[in-house]
Amino acid sequence: MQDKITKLFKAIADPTRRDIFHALVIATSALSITQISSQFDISRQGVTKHIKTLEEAGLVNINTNGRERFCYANAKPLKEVSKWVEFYTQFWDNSLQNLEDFLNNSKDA
Amino acid sequence: MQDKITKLFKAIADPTRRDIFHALVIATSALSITQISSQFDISRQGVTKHIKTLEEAGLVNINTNGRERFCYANAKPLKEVSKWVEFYTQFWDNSLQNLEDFLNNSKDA
DNA sequence: TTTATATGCAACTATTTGGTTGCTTTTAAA
DNA sequence: TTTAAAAGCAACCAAATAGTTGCATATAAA
Repeated sequence: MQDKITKLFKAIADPTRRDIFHALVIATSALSITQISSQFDISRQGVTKHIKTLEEAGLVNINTNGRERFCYANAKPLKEVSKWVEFYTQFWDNSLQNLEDFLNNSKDA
Repeated sequence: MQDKITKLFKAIADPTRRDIFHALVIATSALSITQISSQFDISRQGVTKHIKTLEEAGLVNINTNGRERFCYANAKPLKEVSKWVEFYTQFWDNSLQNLEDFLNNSKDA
């Protein structure tokens, strides 16, 4: 399909998926698919699909117990996102902003 | 369409767009659409579309000069991504991992 | 002023995405 | 052992996405 980091970025790009992930993170125990579904307006199958995407991104792990599948969040892969962003933090306030200023000034001149 | 943060996440979810953004960040000057296109295998129109997405996410600003549109990166909006990730860093090594261990242990018992 | 360059706009296409419903299978509970 | 619950699988659908091509327009250069 696509590389790991893109899977990860795509997983967190969907707002519903971010909400599901968040619900799992703050949950005091692992939640079954049905339990997760009860918290959202979409169907159980819809949740299943999102869970699969999150699982493939490494953000959710599943522990099967009988007929139930207990899902719990794993935030570790977000380190990759953090690392990606970190590279660009050095550009938050410096040269590129200066370039912007430079161009704006040359317009006025 | 969708909320600001989702636009931002979606903007960086596409690998080509991340590449374009990166190229703009490390460029020593603003680049025209044509200049950007020359660095990528997709058509100029394809680049234009990506630039528009990046612009709407606030990651690219454009300075029009005559018939040319000079694009430059603005990394600042990534602060929002950083903030989003930061909340979950507290879960990188603690309780959720413990839950995983707990469940694995109860399987063995 | 003619010509060439930079870009925009619009239509089209294939694939992916986010969602649905229906049915089956597995497992637990009456 | 019958019944109910949890989930998977598959097909389907509409909308969004990532890309294309063709043509028009604006601007700079000969």
